[in-house]
Amino acid sequence: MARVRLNDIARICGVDISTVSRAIRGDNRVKPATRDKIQQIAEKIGYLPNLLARNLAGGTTRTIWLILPSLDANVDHRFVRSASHQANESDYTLFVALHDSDSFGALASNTSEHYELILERAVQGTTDGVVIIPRRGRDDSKLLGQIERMNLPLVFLDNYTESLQCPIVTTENVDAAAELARRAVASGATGIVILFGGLNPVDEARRAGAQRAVEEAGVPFCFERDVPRQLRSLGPSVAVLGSSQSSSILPFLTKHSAKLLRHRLIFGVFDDWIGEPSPADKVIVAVQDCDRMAREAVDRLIALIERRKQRNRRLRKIPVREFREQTAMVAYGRPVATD
Amino acid sequence: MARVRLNDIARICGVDISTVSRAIRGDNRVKPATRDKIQQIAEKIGYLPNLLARNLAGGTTRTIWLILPSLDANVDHRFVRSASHQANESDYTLFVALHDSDSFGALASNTSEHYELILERAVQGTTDGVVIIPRRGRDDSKLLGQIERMNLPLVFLDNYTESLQCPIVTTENVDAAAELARRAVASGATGIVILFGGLNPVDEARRAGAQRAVEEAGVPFCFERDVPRQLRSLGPSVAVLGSSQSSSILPFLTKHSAKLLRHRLIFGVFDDWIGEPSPADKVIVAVQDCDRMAREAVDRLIALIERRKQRNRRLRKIPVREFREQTAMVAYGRPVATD
DNA sequence: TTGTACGCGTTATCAA
DNA sequence: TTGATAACGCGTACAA
Repeated sequence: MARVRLNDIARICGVDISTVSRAIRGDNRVKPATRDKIQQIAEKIGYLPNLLARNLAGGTTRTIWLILPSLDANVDHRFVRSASHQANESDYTLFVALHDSDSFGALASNTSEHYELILERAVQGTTDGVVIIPRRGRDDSKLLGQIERMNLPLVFLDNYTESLQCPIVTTENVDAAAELARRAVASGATGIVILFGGLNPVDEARRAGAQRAVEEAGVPFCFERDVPRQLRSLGPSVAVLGSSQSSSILPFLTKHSAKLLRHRLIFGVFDDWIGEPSPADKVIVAVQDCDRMAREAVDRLIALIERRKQRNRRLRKIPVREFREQTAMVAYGRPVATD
Repeated sequence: MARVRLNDIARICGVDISTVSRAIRGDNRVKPATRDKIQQIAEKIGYLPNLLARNLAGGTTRTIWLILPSLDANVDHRFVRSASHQANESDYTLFVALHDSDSFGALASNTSEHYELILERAVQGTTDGVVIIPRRGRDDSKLLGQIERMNLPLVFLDNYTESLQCPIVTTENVDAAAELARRAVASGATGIVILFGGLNPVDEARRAGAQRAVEEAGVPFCFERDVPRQLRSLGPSVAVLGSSQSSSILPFLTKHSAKLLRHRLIFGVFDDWIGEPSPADKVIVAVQDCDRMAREAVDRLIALIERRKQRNRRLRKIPVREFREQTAMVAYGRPVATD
């Protein structure tokens, strides 16, 4: 009733265990007749290899981990899907681990320091390499530095930390945010509120891009902290540019709703917008090319694992996939500021 | 630059590798002085145990898997959270694997037969046991039977397959559905549409419970297939009882909206209702006790793994945690059928 | 084409 | 309290 091992098959077939090992894995250095017989027997008595033993002996798990904060957003699903697909292409299996303390993990635990647990486990021989989407707004260099020191191949996806030397795959954020700003102006914005900036390198790049474009267009703008004082100077039609609907636009909206609703509004965000543009007339969305990003990240990781030479630069920027514009279906009869 | 092994520490400390092994794990059969010294060195040179080797030698991974279709619904998150917590209580780590082909997996793959892959991997020595929430409406007995034959401890959670002998933790569905029906009648329903039934044991239990309660109340009712003919006989106020908002109520609604909207509506569902009751006046929700279910399932699994005697019955039914009733905030001026 | 023998990193069983 | 040695199940040079 115990599990079937190579040994059992070897005894039944009257061959050596190493022959069985080869036959099972389809190694061609074994006579077709013996191979067939062995495979048949193996199938019949329900042999399944012990992955632990196989990986320990082979020194590789053919497994990579994708570690990300959560699966809340649609982009997360896209990252996961494409990464997993790409891993399979190279005959690797992708595991997903979530590290958001508000959420739970594939390696779940209710301690607040869940992230450490996952990373620790990752370097304990359970995986060959790691693709990480780091936490926004927190500096993980210490933790991740340890991974690097343990020689566990590591690639950043989307967001990243400056101090490490591992490859980074991210969006061409400067250009994307600039285009977002330009489109807002083209849609009639008389002033811009830039919510980007400060959180992390990605957010900072977006701020730079948006600011440059706005300055070039000669349109008045301000950052969030200046809104109470400078909102009036932005004119009747205000575009609000932020990284995401849920984490930047909506909080901003609830905080400043009283003043904002006297203006015509345009929102500019990354990734996606759920539901109607309301209270804006229009939403402009910069859709990141998650599929391509994930594929590239996985490819780089596997190259690292297999010690293939990487001819590309460390920082790889993928252009945004497309810009979507959505106009309100329902016209809301709101007064427009005329000051 | 290679990874530190027990061997390295042994050489440095001038003791045997087995002593190091004991010291690292806090075994008390080692002199405190030696233990401290060893642990100090280990810490210093960054030793981390190789989990593969440890598990192979120990014959256990202290790991269990929770395999479920997806994380779409809120209940899924609750299951995961509580299961993970309970696993940690017993010093196990919980891994989550998703097997819905429309979704992706923790063990991700884009083949349609993802589920097999996950289950296959599970029996390959990577985990000590499995809690499974099976797919609705599909018979997995063949696949899962194989798991049972491989002697991998297995517990069903929520939904289940009759043919296997493993423990099942589910909701007291008969009673819950009956109470749902009773509350619908108490809320003024003159007739009931029962959407439960046919999909799986859970759904079937709910059908039985709802039907019994409705018959006892002497209120006319019908199943989905009879709606076109019998809707009129249900009177002006119709309660629609189904397992979930997204997978039973909404499809039903879109299919029969023309006729339905001439009635006053009440919805009865399990788990949760998102948004307004509209187009119903009222929604009654039977909230399953996911936390308790998950905890109990994990406990049973661990007992199975550790071969503790199970004194409980095979089928464990947890009562619903609570019933919520939500009335429409906005009164929709819809005509009510009077025939 | 097949078998021998060793290694993977750790735990566990004996003796000492 | 320690150390030698055998597992754990499999992969793989090397030899035959």
